[in-house]
Amino acid sequence: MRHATIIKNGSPSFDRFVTRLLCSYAYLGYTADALRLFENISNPDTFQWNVMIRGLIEVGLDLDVYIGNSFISMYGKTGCIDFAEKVFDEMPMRDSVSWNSMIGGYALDGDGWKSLLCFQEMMECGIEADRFSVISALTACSLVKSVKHGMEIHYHVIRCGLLSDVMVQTTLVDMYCKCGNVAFAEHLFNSMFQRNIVAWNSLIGGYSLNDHPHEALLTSVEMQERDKINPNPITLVNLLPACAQLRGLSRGKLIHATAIRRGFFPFLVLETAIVDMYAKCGELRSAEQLFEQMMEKNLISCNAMIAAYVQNGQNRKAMELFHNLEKGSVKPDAVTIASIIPACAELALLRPGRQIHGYATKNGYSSNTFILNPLIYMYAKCGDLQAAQRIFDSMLFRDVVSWNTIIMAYAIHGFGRTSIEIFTQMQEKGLKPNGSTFVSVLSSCSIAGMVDEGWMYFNSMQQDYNINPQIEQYGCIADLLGRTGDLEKAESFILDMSLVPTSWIWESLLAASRNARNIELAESTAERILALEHDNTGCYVLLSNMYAEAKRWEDVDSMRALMKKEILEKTRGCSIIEINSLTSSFFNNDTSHIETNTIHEVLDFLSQKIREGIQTTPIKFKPTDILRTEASLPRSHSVRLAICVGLISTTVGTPILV
DNA sequence: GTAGGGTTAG
Repeated sequence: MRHATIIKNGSPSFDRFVTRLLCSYAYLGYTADALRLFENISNPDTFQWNVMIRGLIEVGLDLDVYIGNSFISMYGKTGCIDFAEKVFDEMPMRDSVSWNSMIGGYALDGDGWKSLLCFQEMMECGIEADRFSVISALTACSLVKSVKHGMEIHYHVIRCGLLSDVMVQTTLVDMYCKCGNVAFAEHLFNSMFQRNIVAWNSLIGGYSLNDHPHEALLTSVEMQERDKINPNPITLVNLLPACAQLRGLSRGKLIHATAIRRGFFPFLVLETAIVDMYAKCGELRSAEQLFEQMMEKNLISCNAMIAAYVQNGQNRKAMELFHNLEKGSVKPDAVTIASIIPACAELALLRPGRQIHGYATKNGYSSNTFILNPLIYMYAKCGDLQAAQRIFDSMLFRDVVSWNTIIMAYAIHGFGRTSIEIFTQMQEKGLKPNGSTFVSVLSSCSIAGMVDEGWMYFNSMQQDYNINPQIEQYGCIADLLGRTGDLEKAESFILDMSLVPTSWIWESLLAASRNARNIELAESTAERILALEHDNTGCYVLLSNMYAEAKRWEDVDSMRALMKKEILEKTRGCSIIEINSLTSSFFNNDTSHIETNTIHEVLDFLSQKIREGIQTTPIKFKPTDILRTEASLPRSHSVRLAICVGLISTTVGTPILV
């Protein structure tokens, strides 16, 4: 009766339940029940068939070593390592095939340590490791990145005369590459008597993996010229990261073209790798186009596309794809989560960010450093510095990125001195700062107005840590000089840099000249920016505001006319606040909120109070100027509106996060 | 004849 009910309701969760029930019957020896249930399943899948076969054999006869090995192999390949283990444990007789199937099964399952343990156990049982065992065990070394174990096996290979085997050699080359020892891999590769495409691919992949993109590309040419071997799809997959590392879009496009010309499509792995390459070369449109054309997609390719959007600043599109994934039957994994959290951070979506945090915790992902690092950033960026700090404190393993992020978190919130204290702690713990660390540190100095310290760290970065300043670190110093009002020094610093100034770096000088109300410098800097980016709306808006402050109304009008002529849409700022799990967003002068009247009453009241407070400080303009200035500025800035709605909706003392 | 292996995307 119960069976009948279950089978009528054939939903996916019921199907899983049926399978589980079937396993229970079969393995507990209730063969008759298992058979009855099995007969009622209209279209048994492979797994269900296997459960039956296994169950019947278990009760029927002692395992023949051939049949047992077949089962181990099959379960290992289908990802049912527990079943493989069970068969292995219960076998009355085991031979080297049984052991090798287990060693290979664990490796296939991604459990390198279990694989190595099994390898060791086999040898302790007095069974000689042959080429099969060695190849699987070396794969396991690659998985756990243990060159130490790899070398031990290498010695064994030499002792047992297995080194002449091409597959063993290839696996050794691959192992040394995966463990980061390219020099050993190269040496071994060069000593190989004959090389096939797999060996070449291993070495090319090794170069890409270890950030030697030029060597990867050169090796692929050498393969074609020296051994007359044409690249196969896997060669291309291994070459694509090299193009991405070099930001070599033209090389990447060439590989894409090669793949089309040689008829390698459709091939999911290759297509995903090309999507990733385009994204990393900043060619988002090509990535998107290929992704949309793909015949087949899976979680990995979707993750690649989500990361592509995030890397290229299209955070909304990333969120959209993420939600589509969730709506479908695909379950996001740790990589998805790690990719989507920065999108929440940039969009300041605290609530979705928290939900994703919850999801990560529920699925056991939230002890991973690569999940926790973006979470720190997300909470900091969304205004919840305490949550960011809590996550940092709770981490069992903090890497350089964790430290960089928490330093930046305090910098974002204006606590420059705290950031510097944390940086000192980081150095005391013996962690080696990288280029990004100094971006955080120098930003902190800038925020806290610590000019001398800023210079000190800028020099220390080069002298003590051998890090050449990149545009980001130069930008921090330019920003530092600008913020402290030393505009001349800032300008000459930018002009004297060893790199060509970008519009981004000029923007910091523009912001500084605005703060210093230096219109001349602002004009010349804006010209420089517009020469690099003719559609930079920020420049027009900022200049127009500066003219307004200086009462130069004709210039304000001509700026606006210029903007209209260029058909530039002013980027609208938006402030978001969350109250009782409901999100409200505000633009400047926004009156769309349901409580808009109350909000404006509070705003007027507060503005009055603020003005009273300002009365004591000297006023730069005459009262009539103030009126015009205020008229030209947002009457009700989005941040103020959001704060007001926060004030009316929460009890006294509740922190308001905008 | 029946069972085991190397390169491959986020």
